[in-house]
Amino acid sequence: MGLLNKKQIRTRFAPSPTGNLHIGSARTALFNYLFARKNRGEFILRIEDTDKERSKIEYEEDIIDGLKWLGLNWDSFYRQSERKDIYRKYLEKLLDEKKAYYCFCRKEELEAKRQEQISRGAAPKYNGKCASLSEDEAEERIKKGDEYVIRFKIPAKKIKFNDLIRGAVEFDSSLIGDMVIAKDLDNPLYNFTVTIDDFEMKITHILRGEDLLPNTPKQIILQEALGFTQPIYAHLPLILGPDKSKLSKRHGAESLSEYRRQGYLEETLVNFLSFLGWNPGTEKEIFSLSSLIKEFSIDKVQKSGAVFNIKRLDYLNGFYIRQKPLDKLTELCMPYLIEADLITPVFETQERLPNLTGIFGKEIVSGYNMKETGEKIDFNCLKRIISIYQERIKRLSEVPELVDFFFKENLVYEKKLLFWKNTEIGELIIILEKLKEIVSQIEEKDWNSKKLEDILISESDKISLELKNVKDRGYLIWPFRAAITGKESSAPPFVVSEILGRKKTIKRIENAINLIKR
RNA sequence: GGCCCCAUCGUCUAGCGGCUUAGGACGCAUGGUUCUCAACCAUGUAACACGGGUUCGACUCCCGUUGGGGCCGCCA
Repeated sequence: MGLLNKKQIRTRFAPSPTGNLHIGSARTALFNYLFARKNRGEFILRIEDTDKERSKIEYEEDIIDGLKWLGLNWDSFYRQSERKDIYRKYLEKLLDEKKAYYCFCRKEELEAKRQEQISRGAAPKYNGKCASLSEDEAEERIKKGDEYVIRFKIPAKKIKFNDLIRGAVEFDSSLIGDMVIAKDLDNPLYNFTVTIDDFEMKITHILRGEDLLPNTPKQIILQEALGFTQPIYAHLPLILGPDKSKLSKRHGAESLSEYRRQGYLEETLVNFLSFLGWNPGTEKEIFSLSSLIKEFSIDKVQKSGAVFNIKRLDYLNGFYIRQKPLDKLTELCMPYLIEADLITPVFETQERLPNLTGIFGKEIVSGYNMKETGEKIDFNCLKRIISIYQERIKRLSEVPELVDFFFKENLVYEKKLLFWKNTEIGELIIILEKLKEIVSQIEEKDWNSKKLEDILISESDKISLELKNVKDRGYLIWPFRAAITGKESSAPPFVVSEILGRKKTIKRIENAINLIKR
């Protein structure tokens, strides 16, 4: 069709590295990525680090890590701090053309004036005092060492543009005062650099948060003054906290890396974020990044803000955890078990010949030890543990508290945990002694969950009938599970016991008996 | 306060004038399964902010009211 004569679509994600990658920014990045990929266009990452005081390299790293983690690969990368010559060129042009001027007004005075205007109910606006300064005067004052900024003259007019999401939007520029576009020739400011870069980088579509809507007329006026073409705008609805205000720190976790640390999977975040303000218009709700590229459409984007619903995030994460191949899931859980001091990795240094990269040896994890007991535990065993908890995990960070009993020597729990319903203390002792006897009769070679289940289920019926004259497996199975896990809830005891092994199972039953008798 | 944006179940949303007793998902509740928790299955709960128009007919179009939000930096 018109594919050949159509302009190459190009989007950008332009974060400022003044904080970790915000969850809302991550969604903006995702939408820009999806829109570009859907249209076979390019996706650009541009770090807006013009604010030297607030920009930090670790924030830039966090942003980059986050995007990579989500799988949002960019085609080109820019850093505004490395493009000062370009901005300077345009700044001089505006100054030469008298579209911008030096302003020597004092910051404090301006601030006082602004406050006064706001309290009076007027639009806070610079009065253009320095616009009338002659070139000579300005030069003189600069030479004298007076502090200054560079302001852009805002012509009074109606600014109209068509937002892809919101439709026709109109602003009255006479309400905007002449804006500061640079602190000096080498320190340009946001609205200016954005305008220059979006033009220089041939950005065709600007997808950004709705909070930036009021900046759009300023950038359009700048474009007009510089003779730039106007990109197409699409202002995304905001992500809201439970109180419906813009999502921020006080609502809890706000950065992508925090969610990552808590053990949310990248698939979860991609799927979840894509549905905040967008939906495919069908009843399908599970989407991978690649299926989103196929389905994404900007006209399905919502106008109103979307509340960040953590319950739904948990649900999706549980879903994706259940989908994860066991090997991969187990690997993902290891850092959490290590951090919880349940296991320690055993390193093995692989000796290698010096190579061009200068790496002489590489440490690889060859296995794990249980921290408390010092016993070795192999990856397969860890896999089995994770496998029985796979359908119970909502967040990877909760894995340690779920499985810690596998790694401990002695379990600490309250006596009363062992009692099922109306079991009397004397009965419990009989039950536990019986349990020990039954379990001890199973030989090492027959030790598996199937065998344990068969025997214990049939015995449990007998015991409850004898003791309580009812058929209730809980009288035997509950104390069994409690004794070996030390927890109110857990995976089924038979498979737990199989993994634990005969020796530890019997030991833990004995410990339970001792605890009761004490 | 000024400017701008928005408005369907608690939440994310479908709906683009009649097909709708307003659909799905999360949540919540109940039941099933079950020693427990989870998972799974079934059922239920719950919404078109309000008032005017336009129209034979409005959740859907227009206007207003109300409510919510965003922005008002020599930050981005």
